Amino acid sequence: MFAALGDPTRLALVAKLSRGGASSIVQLTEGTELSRQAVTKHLKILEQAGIVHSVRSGRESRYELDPAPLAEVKDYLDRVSAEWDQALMRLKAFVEE
Amino acid sequence: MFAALGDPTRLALVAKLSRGGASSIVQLTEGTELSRQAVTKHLKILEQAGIVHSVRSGRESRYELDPAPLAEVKDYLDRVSAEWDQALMRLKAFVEE
DNA sequence: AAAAACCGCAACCTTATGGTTGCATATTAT
DNA sequence: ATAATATGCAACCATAAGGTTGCGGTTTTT
Repeated sequence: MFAALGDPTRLALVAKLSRGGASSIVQLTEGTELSRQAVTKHLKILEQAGIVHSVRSGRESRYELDPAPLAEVKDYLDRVSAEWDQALMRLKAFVEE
Repeated sequence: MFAALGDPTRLALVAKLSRGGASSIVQLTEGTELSRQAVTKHLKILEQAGIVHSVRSGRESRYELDPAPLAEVKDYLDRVSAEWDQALMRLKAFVEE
């Protein structure tokens, strides 16, 4: 998940999809400096990570966002920062003891 | 940010720091299959991303978590999913029109 | 004073990653 | 029917990423 979003191009693709809704590969390639195939590869990676899925519609395949995994990431970060707070509390208690 | 957390080793380091609190490099290396230098490299990357910072204490340097950037990531994901919801709404309105 | 523990630096190696190019295939428009 | 559009597949390339090893320096410990 983090790895999938770790690439700037892929993060930009997610941002573009979040704004523009479902889009074809050529549409997603417009604006970037990359070739169509490069974008395709990134889309495959995002798809494998479950962040995005494609629907074939005639000669074009449209990709659209799948926001559920993003929520999972948020939950994970919530747990991590909660644990960190607890660790700080324990440290505080230990020092004051 | 995402790139920094995209590596499984680094994600594990963050998790360990969130539970155990500040730790030295050797402590963070224990449990992993990696060399001390490998862990050091990962810590440098996390430090550059602002996720972690080090404090030298005698002969050891202790690393501790910096949860603020994690909150930023959560905010970013919030914005992305909000935009996606709006895109869906617009699509719905367009179809029903 | 020696020995041990903890760390930093630098060179080096291997492989995944991001990217391009060329060609083939399936739809849509003229 | 033909041309144009949109994509898929595969080979190939360059570089960055992850990792190890060796060595030297500084605190602690004994």
